[in-house]
Amino acid sequence: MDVTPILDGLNDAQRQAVTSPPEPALIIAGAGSGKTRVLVHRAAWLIDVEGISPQSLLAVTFTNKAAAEMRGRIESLLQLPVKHLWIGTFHGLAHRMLRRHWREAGLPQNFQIIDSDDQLRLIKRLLKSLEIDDSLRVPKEVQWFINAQKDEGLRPKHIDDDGDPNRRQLISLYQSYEEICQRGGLVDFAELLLRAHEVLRDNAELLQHYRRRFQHLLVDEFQDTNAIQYAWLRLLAGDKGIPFVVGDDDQSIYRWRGARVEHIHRFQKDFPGTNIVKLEQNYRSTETILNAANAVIENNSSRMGKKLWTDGATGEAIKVYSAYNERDEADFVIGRLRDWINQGNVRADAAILYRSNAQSRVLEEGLVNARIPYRVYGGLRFFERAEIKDALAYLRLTSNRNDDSSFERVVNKPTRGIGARTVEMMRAYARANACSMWRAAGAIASDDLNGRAANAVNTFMSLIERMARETDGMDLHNKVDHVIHLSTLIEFFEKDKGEKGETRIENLAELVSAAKSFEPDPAEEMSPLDEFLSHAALEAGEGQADAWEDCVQLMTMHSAKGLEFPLVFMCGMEDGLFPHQRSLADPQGLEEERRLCYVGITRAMQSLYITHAEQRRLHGMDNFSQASRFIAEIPDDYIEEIRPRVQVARPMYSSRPTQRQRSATSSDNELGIRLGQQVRHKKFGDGVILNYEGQGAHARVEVNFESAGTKWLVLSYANLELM
DNA sequence: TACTATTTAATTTTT
DNA sequence: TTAAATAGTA
Repeated sequence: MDVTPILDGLNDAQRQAVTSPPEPALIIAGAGSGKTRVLVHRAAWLIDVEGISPQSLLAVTFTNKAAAEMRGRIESLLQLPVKHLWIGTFHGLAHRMLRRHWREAGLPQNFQIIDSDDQLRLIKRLLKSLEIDDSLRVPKEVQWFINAQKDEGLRPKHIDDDGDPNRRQLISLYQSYEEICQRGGLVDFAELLLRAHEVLRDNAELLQHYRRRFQHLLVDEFQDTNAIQYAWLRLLAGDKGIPFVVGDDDQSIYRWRGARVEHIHRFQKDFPGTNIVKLEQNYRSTETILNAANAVIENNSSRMGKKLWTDGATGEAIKVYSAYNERDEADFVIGRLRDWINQGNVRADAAILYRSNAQSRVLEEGLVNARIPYRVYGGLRFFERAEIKDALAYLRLTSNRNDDSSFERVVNKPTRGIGARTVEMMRAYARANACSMWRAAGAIASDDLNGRAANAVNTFMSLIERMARETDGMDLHNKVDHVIHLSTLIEFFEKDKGEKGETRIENLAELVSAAKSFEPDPAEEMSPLDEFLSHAALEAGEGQADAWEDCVQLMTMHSAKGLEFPLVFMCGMEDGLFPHQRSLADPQGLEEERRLCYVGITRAMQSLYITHAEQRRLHGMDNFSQASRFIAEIPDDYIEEIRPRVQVARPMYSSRPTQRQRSATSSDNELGIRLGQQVRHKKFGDGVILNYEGQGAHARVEVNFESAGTKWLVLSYANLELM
């Protein structure tokens, strides 16, 4: 066997990983170290060299994009389509299993997947029906609680209320939520994983079957697995399965949604004799950038330990710019972008990264003024748009009348005289009789409702029946088209004034063409419609349409993970923003922020700009802030400070000390007075320093006191206590 | 039922 | 500041 094509061009560590013996393996793959490459080549190695059948491989990723990329790359490496190779996201694979074994899983054959938006609506309705006051925040808390429990693999009966009545209520809500979902044949994202785990755990034969089938389990982004995903993997692996997991503990940034880096350590215990390979050679960034990243991440404890290095050039210094405020920051970024573009570079090679989405606004304004095309990542995706979800809800009802989530969504959309009162009656009936809204609607219409309301309900029900009848046997796209027309959603949106309604109608047309180009998998045991609906939920589609245009990329540091750009700006690098205020409280939170910073830095290939503003308007208030502590963690050698602007008259002391000031002790900054510094005054109480002027004995500070308002005080008399 | 005023809160996001 | 959700009004 000629193994050249598989091993060619791999470095020693990569080769060691790819050719590792058929034993559990843990690959610690630093940013830009060829992680996907190793995974792809490992699969090819197993198939081509070890002679493993593609059927015996299971490859798991977190995103559809990663799954598609992996499949494509394996196929091009092996030069043949690998049909029976299971590659997919955790959710996609769990879904596949549940479709095949819906009976064992206790689900109706035509169960539907609900996304987080559907889930939240369902919970809101549940709270309303139980007359629990929802002060807006409660539904989200309930949703968070339910998902967190499911992520941990827990059912209501497994959870202890610790004698806490609040917790007891959450558990009982979880229970009720479960009942509603079960009744309607609805499965949320976390439920997919939980059920897939349970169906294997509780069915010895099934488990046997899959264990025998999947000898090798390849896992991408292993540091992002949550408890239930890890449990599923372990169950599937059993004693004989061979997991090959790739991850980077330093890039774990999703703890808040259940991911546990600890699984990396746990893996070595659960699979004794694990082969560990570290990929530390980086093919992306300059040495300077890597050194900076290494220096920052070194401040974290409990790491596996890893140091990125490169064969490549040292590269230019990291530029740090202290802006006066967020507009100045945007101006600076845009100025540099202009230079970059004028030098003949491609706009799409430049990315502006920030911690939170709200920061994009000022940057966007600047870009619009400068006429620089840009694209903002994130936001609503195609299948998440309201009009699309409305159309899908009609489709879902034709497939499954008991889908309460869809029922409530469209029962009065377009308006057909089924108001809140009528719906409320249905809810009450449904709850009392433990039945679906559909059944409740039928019962109420014939008994309790007055003529007009009953008529409206009957019209709606026969509309759905008519949709189901008339589209029976139609091609998927004709079905979608027909249902949209019968729903009169188009007429409904035509009434929307302006461009909004137009876009909605265009999107509905787009939905039909999405259905047209959708290719159902004949191997799946479900109707093309159900498959299309599942696809819509599992793969919400692209965020923005004009992705192909050459434009500057704007995104959060989170969404930048996995991407790389020759030119990167990290904006808003201020304490409180990044690391975020809400992460500062616990050390774990701070460490995760630091990992996020590490992710940000390692996105840059050639040039990295770090900017922060001394003053930033947040929530309509001007705030003073200090440079992010992460900037100080980068050794000065790698930094070039940029301060081109004329000295601003006041503030005389910037929040970010210059290089020289930083190396000296803070005592030469008088008492350590900084803008934004919290102080306490005997009489006026707590406050924040807004301004400062003068030297020595004449020095005065302007302090904004919480209760006493803003005052100028002479430092030498005020006796301020630093907080 | 639809529109308008008021209130409230404010990371990160994929499936 | 501003976006979203609710409460109040026509």
